[in-house]
Amino acid sequence: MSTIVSLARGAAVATPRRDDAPLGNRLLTSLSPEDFGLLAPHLELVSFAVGDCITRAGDPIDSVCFLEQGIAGVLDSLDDDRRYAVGLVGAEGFIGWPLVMGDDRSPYDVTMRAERGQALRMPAEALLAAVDQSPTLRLTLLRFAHVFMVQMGRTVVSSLAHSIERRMARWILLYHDRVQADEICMTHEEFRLMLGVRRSSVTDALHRLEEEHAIRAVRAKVLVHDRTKLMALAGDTYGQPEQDYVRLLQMDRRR
Amino acid sequence: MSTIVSLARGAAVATPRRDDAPLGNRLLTSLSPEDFGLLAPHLELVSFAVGDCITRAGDPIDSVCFLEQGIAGVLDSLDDDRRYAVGLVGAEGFIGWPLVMGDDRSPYDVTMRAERGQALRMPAEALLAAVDQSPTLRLTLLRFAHVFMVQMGRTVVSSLAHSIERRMARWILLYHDRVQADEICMTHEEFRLMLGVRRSSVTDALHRLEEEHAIRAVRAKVLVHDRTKLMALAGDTYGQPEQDYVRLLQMDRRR
DNA sequence: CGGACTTTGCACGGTTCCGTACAGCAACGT
DNA sequence: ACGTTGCTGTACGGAACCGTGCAAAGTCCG
Repeated sequence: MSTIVSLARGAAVATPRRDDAPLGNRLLTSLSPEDFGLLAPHLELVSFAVGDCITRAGDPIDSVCFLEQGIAGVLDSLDDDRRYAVGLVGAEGFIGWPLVMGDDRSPYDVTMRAERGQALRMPAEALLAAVDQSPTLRLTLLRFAHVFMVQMGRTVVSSLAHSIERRMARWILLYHDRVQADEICMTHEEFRLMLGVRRSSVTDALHRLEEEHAIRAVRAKVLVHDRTKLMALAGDTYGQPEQDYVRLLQMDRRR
Repeated sequence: MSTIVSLARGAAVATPRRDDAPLGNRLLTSLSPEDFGLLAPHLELVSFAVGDCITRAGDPIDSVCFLEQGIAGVLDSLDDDRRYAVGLVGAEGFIGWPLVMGDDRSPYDVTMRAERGQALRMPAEALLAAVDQSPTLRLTLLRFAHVFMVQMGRTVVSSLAHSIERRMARWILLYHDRVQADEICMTHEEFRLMLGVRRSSVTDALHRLEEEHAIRAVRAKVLVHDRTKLMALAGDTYGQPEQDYVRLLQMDRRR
């Protein structure tokens, strides 16, 4: 943390990646040594603070980020100030997938939603070159994009069919999956943005989840207490993309 | 319609495509002669009736469909009976994009939403083989998938931020873009499914749109009257994916 | 023409969620 | 200690929307 200073707009100062550093990103660890070798020379470690912008909607994508720590919120915005979360990405994926799908611009704002966010970053051209060289690398990256797309679909269904309480249960699960501990650092205000509701609705919904002993809410934090109960509440808007991820990327689930 | 009989479950009887037949699918027409040549030998003409299932959620994708006429609704379903529309695909795209993204199963139900639907169908293996041979073909198909993903993102935002009336304006526009006439054949019940609301809410919203002279609603039909007014209502949940489509697939908009 | 069926219009009370406002409480710097 | 700031709890009336049920109108078919 001494030499890695994070700046505004997510233009974090980067350090070269040390070859012996352990990998936290599950896409990278799932790659064959050959495929990883295509990427490794270009990877550099960057760090982000809460709220840092990783990509901005409409901007050209000049680099991609494989998250190692932290969670990125993928936000779509209306012309007014309001922004809504359409998905979450953590160490199970990467940021910049439109590149692999033939677009050089990001349709979304992507911002860091956790403290001490870290990612391995590489230039867009290097990624495209690597993808052109290795069909298996391309496949892995595309599969992640596909799973993310499925997640977005469930977000649509969830927001159409479910109450705030149920939708909140789902987001907590999505968050929980991507975080190391049972402790989720998020204020009601941040929940409000994700769910697209009023702040006090968040308060109420959290209380109801607390009454059912699914979580424990303390200041600026949510402690996950009963994952099973959360899953029951979220219903089948949670689970499908997660199963697809395991099936397509041949990995074990973290928990 | 004499020899092409549509069956239940979308297993329409197919006829070989005649080489001199004009193409209606905008993805196919945008392909280079070489790329189209990779697909042409495998294309066969199939037709669908309203409600025919083109792909079913969870099933293996054994063929892809380039729509020539009609509109397909992409539906995500909860375990109960309720299904919600996450997007629409017409002659500007194709059905079966998860294949190109490395999944051989469809996460969605896709059903024909217009009468006299027609598509050029080809086997999944043939498509995958063609895509492996031609990077430009792959790029075109991926770009469509990407634009569809952007459309889904806007669906999330629209359902979070907008009233039924505004969301309806958006769906009418999406439908209108993909249909040849200003006449949209759809009952309130079908709207209900797309929007995830109660049937009489559809009635009310249509009345409001009618009062503003944006549309004219008659039995089982909506006549688009003032597209500009619809776009004003839909706000910026309409337009972005459409612009992206033009930008990425280098085509003129139909209207 | 008459009956069956589909589609649409409308009304009722009830619930969820909104916008807004304000007060209590925790964290923090000085 | 004190004020400042950020986070949370709570309350109020109002709007949007729901589930339901039923009647009217259009369409189809014999």
